[in-house]
Amino acid sequence: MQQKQFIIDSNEYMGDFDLNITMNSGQTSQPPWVKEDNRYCELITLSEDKVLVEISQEGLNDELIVNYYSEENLDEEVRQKLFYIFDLDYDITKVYDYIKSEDKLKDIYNFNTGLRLYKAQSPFECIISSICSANNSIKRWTKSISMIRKAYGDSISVNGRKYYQFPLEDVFIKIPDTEDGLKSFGVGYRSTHMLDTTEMILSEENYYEKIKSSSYEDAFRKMLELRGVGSKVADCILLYGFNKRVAYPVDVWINRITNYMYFNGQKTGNDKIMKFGQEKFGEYAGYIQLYLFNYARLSGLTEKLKKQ
DNA sequence: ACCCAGGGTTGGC
DNA sequence: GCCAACCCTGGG
Repeated sequence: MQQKQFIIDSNEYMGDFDLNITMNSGQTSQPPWVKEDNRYCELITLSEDKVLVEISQEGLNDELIVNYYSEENLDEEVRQKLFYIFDLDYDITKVYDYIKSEDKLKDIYNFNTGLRLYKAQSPFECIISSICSANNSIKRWTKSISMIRKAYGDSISVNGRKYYQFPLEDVFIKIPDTEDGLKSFGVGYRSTHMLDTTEMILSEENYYEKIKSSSYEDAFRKMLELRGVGSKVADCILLYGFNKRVAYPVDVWINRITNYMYFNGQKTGNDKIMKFGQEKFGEYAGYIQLYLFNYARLSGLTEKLKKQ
């Protein structure tokens, strides 16, 4: 297998990008890529090939060094996929401008420099991952998804190391819903939701295409039909799996933070917070949600809100 | 050894 | 609409 390399320079995208911050920001579309030395490695599916891709970046806006292993030249396809996954084809300076114009958000940019959406390369993994993240801890969630990949996913060996993908629908559906089956990966009661949802997806023709071409509102309603998918998980899937930027996933933290900043701390239901975020922030809602959460973690606001 | 929370969802009232 | 129950691992 031949190793090929190309560079993505910061002048090829608008705004900032920091790979390390983005990869480790706890976005649950899929686990962070496997880290080896200073490189992040992941199997990527292109239209006709499965390719191991390794990327590294020294720091903010430094050049992105991309290695991949293939007999043919796939520079363009790999580049496009990476631009999609790390949202580099989006002009994020629009988000910066909005944040600067909004009094209450002025501070948050400094805590999020270079952070981008980390989108899922596969809608199916995103859906199952997101269901698995519900009422779970990031640590346990990461472990579960990685174990499922290793046990049931396709793999490729490069330089004596094996890399795994998340299993496809038809493989996943066959995992038994038992203690030594799906539950052995520590997903608990979520196993049934994950399998039921897979069955629903398989039973409908062109499921993903339909979601992709639907409006946000229609797609949201369809998400709620899936087992284990409530409004928070639905918005996560739409944002990270289907690139619908108006989604504003509301978990306990986004609820507390939004309350604190915009509702004077008075108790407000998740659905109301979600609608508020979408109407107030529009196309930027997904990013604001990501930035607010990260800001709260880094600034100490999380600790402050915990006590209330 | 016990207790508790974890980036929610579900089903019952 | 509100509220308990859901599973179970990691951390006090």
